[in-house]
Amino acid sequence: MNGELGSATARPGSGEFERDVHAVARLIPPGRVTSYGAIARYLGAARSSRMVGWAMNRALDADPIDTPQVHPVPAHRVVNRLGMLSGRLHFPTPTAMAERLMAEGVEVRDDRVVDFDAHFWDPSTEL
DNA sequence: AACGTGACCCTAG
DNA sequence: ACTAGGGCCACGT
Repeated sequence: MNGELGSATARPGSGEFERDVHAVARLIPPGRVTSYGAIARYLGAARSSRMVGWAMNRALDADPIDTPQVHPVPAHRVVNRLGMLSGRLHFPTPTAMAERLMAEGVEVRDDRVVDFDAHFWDPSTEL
């Protein structure tokens, strides 16, 4: 048995960057949205926007059991720089992302945030 | 262990 | 205006 406490969970994906991404994502106010690039820039890794996407993916995959209530990572509030819901297919259903946004008052049409600029929340500016 | 693939973004032709 | 390619780095095969 891997008597080791934490080391057993020496999980490869929980790097600092990923945690920081989750932390920032949690700060996105309901009804607002931001982009992968904006988060990456805020964290000083402007060219790692792709990794932000992976971090979001991970957030959804995370075991609800492994992490009791430490989950409020609003992945639905992160879209690409054009306001398109490029990650929708990773949600339980293809429409879940749009539905969650709509529930917060963010209008979505054709998998795209309507009036993106008005809803855009830039951590570098707002934080 | 190298290779391809991604919830991206920017620059250049 | 449109297409192509580079950079980034974690993951699955």
